[in-house]
Amino acid sequence: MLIESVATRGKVLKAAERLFGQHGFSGTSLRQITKEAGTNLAAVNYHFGSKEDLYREVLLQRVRPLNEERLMLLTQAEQLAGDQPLPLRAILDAFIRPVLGLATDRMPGRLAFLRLISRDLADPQPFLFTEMAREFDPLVKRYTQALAQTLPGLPAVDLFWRMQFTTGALLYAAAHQHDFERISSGLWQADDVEGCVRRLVDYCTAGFGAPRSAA
Amino acid sequence: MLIESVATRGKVLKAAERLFGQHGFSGTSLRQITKEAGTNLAAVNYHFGSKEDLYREVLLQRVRPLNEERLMLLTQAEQLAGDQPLPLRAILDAFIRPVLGLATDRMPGRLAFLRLISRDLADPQPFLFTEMAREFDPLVKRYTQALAQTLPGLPAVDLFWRMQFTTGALLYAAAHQHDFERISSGLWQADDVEGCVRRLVDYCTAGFGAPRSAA
DNA sequence: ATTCGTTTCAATCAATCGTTTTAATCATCT
DNA sequence: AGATGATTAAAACGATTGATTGAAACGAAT
Repeated sequence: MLIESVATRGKVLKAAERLFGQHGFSGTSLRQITKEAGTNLAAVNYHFGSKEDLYREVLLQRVRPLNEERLMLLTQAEQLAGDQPLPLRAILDAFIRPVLGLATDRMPGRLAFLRLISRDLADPQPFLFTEMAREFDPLVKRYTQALAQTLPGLPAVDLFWRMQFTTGALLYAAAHQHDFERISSGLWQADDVEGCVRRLVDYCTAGFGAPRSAA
Repeated sequence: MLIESVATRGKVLKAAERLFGQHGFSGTSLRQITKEAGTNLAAVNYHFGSKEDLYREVLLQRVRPLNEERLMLLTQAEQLAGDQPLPLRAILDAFIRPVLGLATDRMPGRLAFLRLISRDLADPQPFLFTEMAREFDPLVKRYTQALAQTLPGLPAVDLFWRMQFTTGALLYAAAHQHDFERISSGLWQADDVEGCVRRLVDYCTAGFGAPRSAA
């Protein structure tokens, strides 16, 4: 049939995103997921094939549009700059904003996804590793190129490391945004996403522009 | 008896550290651990009580001396500075070096631990959360205080966020050090720990000292 | 040599896991 | 209404999980 029931499939995806994000791949059972989704256990294998396929679907469904947006913002910034080199801050803003911006939407599932993607990078599932690497490859290539043009004096190895540091800071901030509201003793509120983006961009821009100290 | 067999207990700890680091808490079975350790399944419950107790032991055994060293280095730096405020770079070096320095020792178990601690912060086991928080509390307090003295103009909320960014960059770098050797296309070698420390300290020092941009 | 507490081992427990099977239910079209 | 294919539901599969048991093996002291 052309018409396929998108209802239960969506409910399973939503529950899976939340539970995978909270307890990880092996820490979440299909029975938990289908129970929370209000469907039958067999729905997972019917709609997705297997537990691994469900996990893959949950991740890629979010990662693909997210990275597309990050590439699109970089392209926009390049067009805006014309033939001049991009300002460092503009590059990092395009890199960071879409990730943290996920939290602006009030949809709770997206917050679960931030935990999930952070967890999966700290704990890559082997069956998904190559697929995820392929998904992130164009992003890394384009941003590396843009940063190298803006920072022509920076050795390649330092550029490499600073991208890793930025990624780490970004993922950690994204995954723990909500815990921070609780442990910052009232200093910060979770709905201030713009403040979070600005602070991280400030930090990373300075970090990327740091002088290279003597060895 | 005063004499207790430390042999099997140690072998179990070592295998558990490696496997928990690679596959996580729920992704690792006691049978995998005891098989790799070359002992019997019942050894875990005999020596540690339960799977959760084993996990707790693996983590705390490493975290405690690690954080003690980080506090000790901060104290040393303070004594060296006398009554003058600490240089920002000295604070961050003391914060970062012991963590990345774990990789200098060629013991493979320590590399497994870096993955493990990074994973546990991305995926805190509920039964261990309060204990881990208590373990990190004095560290956070002392370093927050030192940083506030060195950066008197920085608002508390910005100081808070920059500590989180630094933590994220540090953990990500520590956990992926060895993958980086493979994906950096020859730019970096895993035994260059000093280069890694220097680069991260450069980056974070500049990040902490960044001007606060307009909102 | 014998006793005693410590440690190891194989065997087994109930519970839960992902997956599959089979039947019932639903929506849609002739 | 009846037929057809898509979807849901209940039940069961074998495998694996953490934990426990009781007996065997060990080392040290008498």
